[in-house]
Amino acid sequence: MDSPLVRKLNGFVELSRRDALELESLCRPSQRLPARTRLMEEGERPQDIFLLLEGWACRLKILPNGSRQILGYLIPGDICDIHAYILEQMDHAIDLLSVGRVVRISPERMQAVLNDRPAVRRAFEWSTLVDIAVLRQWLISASRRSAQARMAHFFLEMWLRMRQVGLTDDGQFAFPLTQVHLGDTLGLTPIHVNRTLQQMRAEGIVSFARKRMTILNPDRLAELAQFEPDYLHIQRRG
Amino acid sequence: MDSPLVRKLNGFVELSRRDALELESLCRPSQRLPARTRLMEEGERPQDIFLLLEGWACRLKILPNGSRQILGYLIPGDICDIHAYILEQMDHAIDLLSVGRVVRISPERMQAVLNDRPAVRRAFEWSTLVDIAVLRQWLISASRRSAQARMAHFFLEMWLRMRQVGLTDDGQFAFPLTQVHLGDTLGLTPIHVNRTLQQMRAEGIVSFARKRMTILNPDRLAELAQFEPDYLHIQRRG
DNA sequence: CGATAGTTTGATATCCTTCAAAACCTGTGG
DNA sequence: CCACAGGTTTTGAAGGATATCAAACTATCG
Repeated sequence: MDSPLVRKLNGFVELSRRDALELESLCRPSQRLPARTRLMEEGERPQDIFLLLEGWACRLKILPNGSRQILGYLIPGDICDIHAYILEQMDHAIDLLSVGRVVRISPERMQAVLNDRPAVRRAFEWSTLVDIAVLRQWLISASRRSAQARMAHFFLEMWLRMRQVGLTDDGQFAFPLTQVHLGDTLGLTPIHVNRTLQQMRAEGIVSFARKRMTILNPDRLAELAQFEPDYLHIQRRG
Repeated sequence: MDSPLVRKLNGFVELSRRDALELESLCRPSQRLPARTRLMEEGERPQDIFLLLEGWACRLKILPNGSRQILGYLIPGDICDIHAYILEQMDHAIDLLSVGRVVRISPERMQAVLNDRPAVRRAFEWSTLVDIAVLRQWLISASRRSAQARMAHFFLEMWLRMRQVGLTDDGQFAFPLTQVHLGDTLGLTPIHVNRTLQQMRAEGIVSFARKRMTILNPDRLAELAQFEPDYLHIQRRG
């Protein structure tokens, strides 16, 4: 039974048994944390590297005018900036959305693993590039796509990412966001989120309730979103 | 006379004479290219690492519906993804906007320098983090800021970045964009760009003509943009 | 079982887009 | 040096997507 970290990185680069073992050892000792835990404070100096093993977290920033922007989500297997400790301060916060399990890894420990295991280093570099590609897609969404398309794009992204780490059951997966969160990630008011969601439900494209998302019509969703899955750079192997 | 690369990285990390020399050597042999040269094609496998020494370039993507999104700008001293060669294909293109001067660096050569010079490695990692922070700010702009604020934020960003590499003359600097480019970077129609610019000109905040930008009232601009310059992580040194 | 967070509805306002066309540059060839 | 072509900027009018404001309704959790 692989950890989500191994699953994720293995989706990028072929890992040996040794690589996988080394990665598993990075996942201990883990710590269980309640929902809404702030993992990282804006302005704080990042010390350790956080690795998320269970639950969802989000990067978020409160703007001077009081509005909130969510800048990305972390799901199991995701790491909160492998190089963050280089900078003197975080320019955004990171919050757990649901109960979660987390490991803290010291930069030295991480460095040792990267030096020992070239494939692991490669996989992490790959993963960083994908994070950036995701951010670019979010920018495109915010700047060029309609509310429906944005939302569709986001749902598909999270579906594929959850699938990569083995956390989907067909079209279904845990999705611990409120409509307010959705608004803050897509740059829409919760009111408009609600109306857009209703349309999608009415057309039988997705259903989303009680913190679970079900993708009912992936093709229609991809069409709405103009979705080009290549940006996630997930390798289909075997 | 330092190259823009040394200037930029020196704004992040204190570099030794040896570090600087090594970086200067990366800047040769350079190649002069005409405006509108495509430096990198979408879908292409990235081979060498591009370093821009003169002129501006932009990352751009054409969406399935035909609209164009500019995803970022490269100015002298900027590098086009130090790790891009890891992926099999670019998910966006890179175009020169003006005449430019460019160096191509092989991944092996770059690797050698990074291994030899820890401070240089650190500076490049820092630089990558700043690129990501810039992208996050673009996302915030597109998703939460008004047309005026977006534009103001962008102008300030480019001003500070140009200043970091010594290419400003007070509030003035080269700015080789058309209003159409501005629209494609800010997610606005050129018509609205034009009207927003007129307001700013009328209020005496900026003036922009003949490929030169002049920041007339930086304080007002920062206020409009809700600008927090820390995200650029430029160190003010003695 | 009550309090609080989250969802839904309705009415109105606004920012930005779209469409259409004129005016203005900038550079190129005759 | 002028004329012309293409790209760029500017203007006007009208429409649409999303925001704002206000309030009811409904889950969820201690």
